[in-house]
Amino acid sequence: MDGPADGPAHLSPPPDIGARERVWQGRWREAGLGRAVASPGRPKFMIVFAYPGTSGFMHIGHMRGYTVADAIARYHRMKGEEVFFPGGIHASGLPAVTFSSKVARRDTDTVEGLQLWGVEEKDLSRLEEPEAAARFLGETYWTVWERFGMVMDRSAYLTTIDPDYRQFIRWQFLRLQKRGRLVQKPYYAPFCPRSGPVSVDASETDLDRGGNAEIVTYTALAFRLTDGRRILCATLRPETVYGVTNLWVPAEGSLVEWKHHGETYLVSEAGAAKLLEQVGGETGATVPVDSLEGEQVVAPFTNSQVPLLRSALVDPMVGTGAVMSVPAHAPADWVALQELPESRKAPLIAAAKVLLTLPAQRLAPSERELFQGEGPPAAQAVRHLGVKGLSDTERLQEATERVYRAEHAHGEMTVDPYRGQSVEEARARVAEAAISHEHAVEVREFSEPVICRCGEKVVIRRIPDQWFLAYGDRGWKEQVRGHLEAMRIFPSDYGAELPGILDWFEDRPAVRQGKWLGTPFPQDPRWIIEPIADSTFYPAYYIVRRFVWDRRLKVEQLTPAFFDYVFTGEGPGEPSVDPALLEEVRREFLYFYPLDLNLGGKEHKRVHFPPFLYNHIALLPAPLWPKGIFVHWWITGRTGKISKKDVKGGAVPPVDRALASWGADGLRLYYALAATPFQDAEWDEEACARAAERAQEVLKLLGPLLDGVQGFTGPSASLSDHLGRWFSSVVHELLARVRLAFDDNDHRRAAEALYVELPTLLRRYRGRGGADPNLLRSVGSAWLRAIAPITPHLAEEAWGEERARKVGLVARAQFPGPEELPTYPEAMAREALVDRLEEDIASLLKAWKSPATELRLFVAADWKRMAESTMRAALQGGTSPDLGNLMKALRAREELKPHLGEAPGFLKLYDLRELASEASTTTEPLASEQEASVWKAAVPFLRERFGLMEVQVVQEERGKDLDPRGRRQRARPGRPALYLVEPAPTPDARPPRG
RNA sequence: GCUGGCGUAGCUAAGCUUGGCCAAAAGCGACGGACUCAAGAUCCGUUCUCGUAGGAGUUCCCAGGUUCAAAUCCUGGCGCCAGCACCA
Repeated sequence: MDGPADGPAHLSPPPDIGARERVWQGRWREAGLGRAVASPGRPKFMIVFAYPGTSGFMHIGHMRGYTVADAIARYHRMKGEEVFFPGGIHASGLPAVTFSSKVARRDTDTVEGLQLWGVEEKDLSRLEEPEAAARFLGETYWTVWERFGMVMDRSAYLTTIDPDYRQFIRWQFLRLQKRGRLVQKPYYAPFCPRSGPVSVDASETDLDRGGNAEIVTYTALAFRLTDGRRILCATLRPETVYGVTNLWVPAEGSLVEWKHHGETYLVSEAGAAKLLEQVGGETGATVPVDSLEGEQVVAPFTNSQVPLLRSALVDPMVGTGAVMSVPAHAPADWVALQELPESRKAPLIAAAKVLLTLPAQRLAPSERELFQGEGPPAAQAVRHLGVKGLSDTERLQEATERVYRAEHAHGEMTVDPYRGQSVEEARARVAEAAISHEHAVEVREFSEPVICRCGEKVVIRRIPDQWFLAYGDRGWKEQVRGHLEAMRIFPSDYGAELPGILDWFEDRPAVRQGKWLGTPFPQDPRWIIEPIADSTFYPAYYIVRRFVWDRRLKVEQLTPAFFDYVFTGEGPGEPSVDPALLEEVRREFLYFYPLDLNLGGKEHKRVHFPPFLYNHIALLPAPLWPKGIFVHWWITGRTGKISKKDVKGGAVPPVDRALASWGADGLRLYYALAATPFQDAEWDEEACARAAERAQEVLKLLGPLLDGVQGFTGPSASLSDHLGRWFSSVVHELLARVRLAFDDNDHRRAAEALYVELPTLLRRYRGRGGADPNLLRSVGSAWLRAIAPITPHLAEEAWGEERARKVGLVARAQFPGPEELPTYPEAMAREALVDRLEEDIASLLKAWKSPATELRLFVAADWKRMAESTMRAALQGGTSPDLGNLMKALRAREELKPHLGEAPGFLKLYDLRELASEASTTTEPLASEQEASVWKAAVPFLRERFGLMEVQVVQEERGKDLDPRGRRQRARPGRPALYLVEPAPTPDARPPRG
């Protein structure tokens, strides 16, 4: 299973397909196809895709979205628009750092991957440097894009770590600050006490473990001891303070004093450490827990007095090392109470107060049974799940989770002052009130331990002056929301989803102090701009980048004054730039902007696209705001996202083998046909191979059609034969559909028409004897150009090198439209009649057991045509579609008098309701001679199609002797009655076949 | 948990926005036939069940509902997938 040799020789891509494709790629490059030229007066189209991060090597799953972009760009180019399709690399952030560190430790997969790209052992050390690694990977991406036939503007290629790009980013942030879009406020960030700021993410670049940890925020409520000191109890459910029966502290060990704002609190040692990092203050004396035995504390809000008890339930490492006990709603507390001596237990159980109701009808059926029977919710859950005791951790945890979830989602408070509110609301209000009245502090904690590469435990530290992009700003948000309606968003579902996503958007940290690649923050160079934040407005920079590539602009000239002028027209511009050049840059920007389409994978729905809109809207005037977004889904592996393992394990072929086996066009066609772009498609090697075969088949069919074609379009002669008229008409109609599909970026629909339907139609035309060379040339020429966006190499290959030299590349030709082939409505109508007859005969034969030999078609009598017209007219005039009324209409016509006896039977052949609904849309029936000529012309086809020896066409009136079973009464205008003649009985011989 | 998506014949996958022409496109597979010494390819046909007359029955995850009419709309359920913030 590993080579083209397995396939059928003449349909597999030829063994040198990659080489042939590279020839055409070279021709496109030489022809400067990708280089956009600002051409005032000419329509333009600017398209970008969310540039990839530099995390590793490309696989065939990535290429789906990119080739969609290329096909869109090619289509617009062929429509005569000036297409600007740049591409770049997002080198900022951690991925390149991770990659280079893998090189540094000579990670096997990474080194093998590099070897495939021709990197030798001795050059590896160079790639241990993150920036070099990023640039190298960027070049591999560009190469892969080219190998897939993508034509982009190389002069705009950039990486986000280039010095000129950094100038652009600096300007952007200065500008955003000037416009009040940057705000400073506290933030809580992962921090290693030894190594400094670290990043907690799944790739674990900085970490030894804990990459999936999340930051959980507890509210630590303060309970007052009689001596005035306070105990901090961390909780995720502050609203349950209204049901506290007691406090729990660890069974042994000690607490420490933590002093803050003149108050003294008792917390565990680990809790104090967190508070020092996140809040400040200082620690004081150590307090052994046994010294607290028998103490009473006063709860905030309720001022009720509750005892302080020790329990093994409390883990001093979690939260603040003390918790409040709410037995009615916390299964662990309920169970802990059961394990106390009876004298203590009874009053506490009596005090357990139910704070909320759980309406059964709102609970999922599976949860309903959990909350049945006696006692508070925690007790019900403990009983139903059979929790044995505190040591039964598994069941206890399940009980806890299910109670918390149900109460959070569906609980309604029954205590004042929150009576009637949802638990969710009450929780937020209690937390807010507690903080503002100094009844509580917030404590943040990782959901699992996070260990730095250096071995130290990562903590959460408060950063008092973090910079944020003010995406929560109401006015800004409304501008973004308002602009959505003016955009084309693919798929439209995403357009509908965006307002909700914007609601959820809040201020977003824009800078970080970490060891990653990026641009230093101009306002304070100790900070580095965050990687999402540096890639929001970049499409605009591609335009400027071309001048840097051409060495007409120097990095030092890219000052804030320069960008202010180029992007906004404000200020005098940069004095060191020649005014004419400055004008030219400005003009190019105004020519190519606004951006027509930005493509990105589905993960960008909440990550890239919203900030992309926010920043454009903040930085540019409304006419330059983006016009379109296209979100695509991915090719996945069997188990989800394609991973390195899939490629290594052979589940997904590496890019080079895929290209060698199926060619870029085979893959491009596969992507287009596999599914709509708005859905994941599981990689299917067989389907891909079939798509590649289909591409070759199209080449085989297309080539001969082009014999003798000199220019891309020729005069399309008018056609006299019925078959040719039909074929021309269906191709006309198909091209119209293809055009619409491309305008909607619906490449699947376009590909089905062009690579599946059109070959079938062509075969049918030929199979019925069609061979008009002019018509075939016109069809071939249109077909050639129509397939060029999706399978560009194939189109060029069919066109050939010689014609490419003389006439030009297909990639530059005019995209075909329906007007290139004449359409003949009556030919289509005739064909539709034959189609329906074909269906009727097929369904008849289905029930026909013995082999059919002869078929008679009875063409409806002329009076039936008149009757049908009369009925239509009556129905259109408002007559109700019932037998009686229609008969009345028929009786009114003198000419029908002789046939009134047969009329009711005739009417019963119709679905009258249906006839009424179509009365206005369908055409009048043909005269019987005309209809008969249609059937006569179809006879050879019908004989062939159904293997009939003889097909006779007979007028109903003259068919009496040929119709022993009286079938001919069934004849309707346009739908002849059918009579299958039973073969003569030949008991011992099989009936002869035609 | 939140947000979004998905569940269609043996498989892949259209259709669902705008209910009816839907036993439901297309491709694959399977089966039959033509061609061939033969295989492959190609071409033609069949592919839910029943039916010697163009028909009937039962279907689009499940259960209800709306409607003259539901794959399509509504409600509920079950199952699967993705993203969830400073990370590209």
